[in-house]
Amino acid sequence: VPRREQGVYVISVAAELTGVHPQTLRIYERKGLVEPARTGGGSRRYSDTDIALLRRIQELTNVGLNLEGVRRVLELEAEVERLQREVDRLGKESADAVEQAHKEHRRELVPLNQAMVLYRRGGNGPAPS
Amino acid sequence: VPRREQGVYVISVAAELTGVHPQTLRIYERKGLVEPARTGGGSRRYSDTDIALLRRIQELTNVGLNLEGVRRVLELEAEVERLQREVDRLGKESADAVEQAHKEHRRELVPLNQAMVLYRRGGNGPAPS
DNA sequence: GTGACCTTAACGACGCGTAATTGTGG
DNA sequence: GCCACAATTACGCGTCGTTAAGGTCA
Repeated sequence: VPRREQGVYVISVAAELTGVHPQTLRIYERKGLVEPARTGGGSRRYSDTDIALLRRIQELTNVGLNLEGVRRVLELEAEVERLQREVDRLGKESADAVEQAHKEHRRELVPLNQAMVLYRRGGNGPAPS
Repeated sequence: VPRREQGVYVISVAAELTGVHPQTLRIYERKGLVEPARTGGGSRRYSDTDIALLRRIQELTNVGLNLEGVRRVLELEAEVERLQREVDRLGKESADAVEQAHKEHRRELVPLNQAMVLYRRGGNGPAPS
């Protein structure tokens, strides 16, 4: 079980790691961009994935996006990633499906000349390697 | 040849059609979000596709995006659309490829028992329908 | 010559980040 | 009891949309 998802950084450390002001981190949470875990006492605990997300947010704001834009861009980037995986999967699947079709035929059929040889020899089963 | 790409609307009409202030349209052009055609005299001419784009920009700014965010979102939406087409294409292609593989085998191979019959008859070509 | 277009400049409103304040938990 | 975190408020700066002013084409 990886511990990466567990919140380990308090807000001041998260601020250091990402170069974002602690107060700004609270704003990001209020706007729903990040959702760090909370301790029983109510303190925020940022996980490594939270840190990575915050760094991405930082990149986007640094090139001039506002927070609403950041939200939409993150959503769309996730969509792009999902579709890219789908394309990769379908690419392999297509090749595999063709291969599978060939194999089926190889199991059930034999070339005519080979069949004739088998027949002449009295062979009855089409058992090629 | 469709005329949709030809610029037909002057800036005041484009402003009416999109609900965007003429001066704002000039800002959008300066920021590279739209590139309407120009007449010899230097006047802008907006095409129907320009109008559609402006309406999309309007939607995005109305939900709170700034212009840099609009630019990135439009890019990502184009990317999503491209990938979606790719997924559709690969889906069909996969099925077609399997079909093609089957057909190839049907042309080159014959079932063993049918081959024997052909051989007995003195047939030489494997020409099943 | 009038009106619509062009450009640049100025104004007002809003969003974002930071700092200040007060309260609370470890 | 001290230091860090939590929440709210206030301030400064930049962006965006609109308006204003002056010049040009039809």
